[in-house]
Amino acid sequence: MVTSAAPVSGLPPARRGRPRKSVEQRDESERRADLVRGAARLFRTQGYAATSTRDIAQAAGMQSGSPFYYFESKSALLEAVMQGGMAEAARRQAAALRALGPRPGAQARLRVLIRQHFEVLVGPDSDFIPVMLYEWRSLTPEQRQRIGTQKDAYEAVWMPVLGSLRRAGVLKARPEVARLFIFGALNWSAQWFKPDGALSLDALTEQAMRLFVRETPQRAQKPT
Amino acid sequence: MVTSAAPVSGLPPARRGRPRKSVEQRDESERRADLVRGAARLFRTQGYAATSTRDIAQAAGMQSGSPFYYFESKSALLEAVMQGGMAEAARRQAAALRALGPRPGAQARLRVLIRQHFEVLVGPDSDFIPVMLYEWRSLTPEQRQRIGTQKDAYEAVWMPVLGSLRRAGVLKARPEVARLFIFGALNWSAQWFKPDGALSLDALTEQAMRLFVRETPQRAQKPT
DNA sequence: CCTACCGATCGGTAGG
DNA sequence: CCTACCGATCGGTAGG
Repeated sequence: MVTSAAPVSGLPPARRGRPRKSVEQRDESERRADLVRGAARLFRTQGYAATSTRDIAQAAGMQSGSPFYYFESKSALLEAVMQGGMAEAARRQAAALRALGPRPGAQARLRVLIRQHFEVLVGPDSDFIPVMLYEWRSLTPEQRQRIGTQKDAYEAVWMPVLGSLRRAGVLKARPEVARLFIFGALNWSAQWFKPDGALSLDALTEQAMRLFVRETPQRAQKPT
Repeated sequence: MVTSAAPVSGLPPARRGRPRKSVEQRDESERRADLVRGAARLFRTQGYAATSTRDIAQAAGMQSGSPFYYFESKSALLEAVMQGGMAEAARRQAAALRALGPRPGAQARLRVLIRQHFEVLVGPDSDFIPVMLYEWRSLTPEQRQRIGTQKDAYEAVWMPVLGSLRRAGVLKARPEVARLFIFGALNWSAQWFKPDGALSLDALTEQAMRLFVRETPQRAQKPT
């Protein structure tokens, strides 16, 4: 149990924003973050079951028993990887949509969602979400429910966009099924994408848009 | 090493077709098949690393050491699962295309390829290919190369179909990228498809076709 | 195929 | 955080 380090003597002066963390607390939470980062990488490359807590300790420069000072079990570390990854993904998703400015079109919103999703799948520091995608079965039922809530919220953002495209006639599949297919298509890129390959994330986004979405039908069509 | 049981005494009379297998050989290859089938199921549901050879032995009704009479290692069992799955998938893919009859259109061919792929992903007896898709990293480099050859051949069948659709103007992404996205979309269904759910494989195939392929452009277009 | 077994490794903990 | 350790489990094998 981590207890919060409230100051013992008197009340602190009123302060804006989050309370300052003590040095020990910052160090401790950074060592925690080191463990989560290292675990994410190992879980992604070797799989959860094939990664030992000793591997994780070594990656963080610790002795074999030390990860258990920060996490009560290997399983809790897995959940921390996924929970952190989803929180970050949701944050970036919201920021990307916000950056679109007022009244963006549905196509622009979908493009941004796709582009941002590629980013968390195969961009820099992209171990967390793939671990969530490919180690779901390694979670306990309780963990699955907790992470599932975050995952559902992330996916729900796509639905109004897909519904709008459907009504505009440029998406021909049912939105719920389209969402599953589109997520599959994108998620799979974690398996084959090579950052130093010929395809940039922009190019990939463009190809995905062309595959899934039809051009907006022209009002006035020039005769051939 | 399994030695082939050639008859010791004299030459057998000339026979058509494959040589008869002795009873022992049939029994032995069926026990082998039992192990592969059980391993496929366990690898799919729990993952390779999280499945013990004792689990596999038990599923086949054997004692803990007995799988090693049939397979030299746990790893060889994994390869057998994937190799058998790919061989069967390729056989069914070829049969499905053959059943289309002479000069089928590209759309008809794609539909059949998608439908057949769904079948091996989520249809009955569908543990083998998902294991291949999700346990690739558990293979040794040598195994990866061997299974990779089968996988490449299976995927190559899709390329002329996608190329043809592209030339017809009903597929707007580059065929090689489209293949990756489409495989991803379909493969992902292994994660969410429920056989007793609302969606049949036919309905799913239809939705996939609508998502990926545009209607054939009309020659004579009625004015709006 | 079974029995009996081996050496290695694993997640986790007590005590400091 | 480290040291030292435990019980359980694992892949695999010898000998029949």
